[in-house]
Amino acid sequence: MKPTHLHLTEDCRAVSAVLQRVGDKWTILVVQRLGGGPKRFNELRNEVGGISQKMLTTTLRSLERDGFVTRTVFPTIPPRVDYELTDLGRELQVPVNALGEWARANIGRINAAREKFDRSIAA
Amino acid sequence: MKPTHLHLTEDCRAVSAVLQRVGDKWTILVVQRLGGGPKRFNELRNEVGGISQKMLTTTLRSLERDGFVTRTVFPTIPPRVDYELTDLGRELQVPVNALGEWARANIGRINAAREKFDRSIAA
DNA sequence: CCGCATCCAACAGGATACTG
DNA sequence: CAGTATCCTGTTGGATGCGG
Repeated sequence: MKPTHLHLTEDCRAVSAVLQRVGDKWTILVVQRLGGGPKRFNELRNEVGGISQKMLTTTLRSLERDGFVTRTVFPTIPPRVDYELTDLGRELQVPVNALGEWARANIGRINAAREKFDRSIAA
Repeated sequence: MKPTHLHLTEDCRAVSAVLQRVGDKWTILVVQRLGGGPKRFNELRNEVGGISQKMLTTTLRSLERDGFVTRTVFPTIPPRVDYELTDLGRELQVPVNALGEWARANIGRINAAREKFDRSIAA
């Protein structure tokens, strides 16, 4: 048995899978907006901005399937649908926010590296 | 000025961008393998497993461009190229590993939610 | 050994039109 | 209002062959 602080390939695939899951174009933006409490479909649509109806539907369905959000339909006319983070969804925000914090703190270093790299390519 | 613990849309785009960056198919697997020290191209290729030559090249180039890895060419015959994490790359591992730890701990809950969702769809 | 170039299949995601 | 259905595009990524 290996020491438990070393998580090797078996686990690493799961990590990669989750990162790909939350790494798609809209997931994080939607989850972040839902952090402030339940929201309706078009409310999300407006707040996220730039997302198509199709992609918001798709993103929310995936989040629901993975147990990150709940979908509540109010059978009124016109219909009203609320989306809300589950416990699992709120717990996901913790490590995601940590990564976000790191991104905020280091985006300058990344951009500097890119510019340097691109300049050395042009030469 | 908003309180600093609330990072709103401006920042959230950057977060999303970084997540998409590390959320591609191979990046995390490659970075994880490089965590153990410098590695040669085919060494990485074998250890990661299942990655095509093209994608390993592409992934490594992107990592290099973003300042996460260095590329060192030894002008021998046959040629030898070492890839190694930079400080930035090693720092990136911290929040990524935290997310990985979360993924490991919660993959069961996610899978359970998926099965439940899929069963309720079939009905 | 390392990597580039090319071709190609699969998929993500946007635009638009229609429905309860 | 909250979707579904269809079409169309760009991108991702695998397979293969060549080159230094």
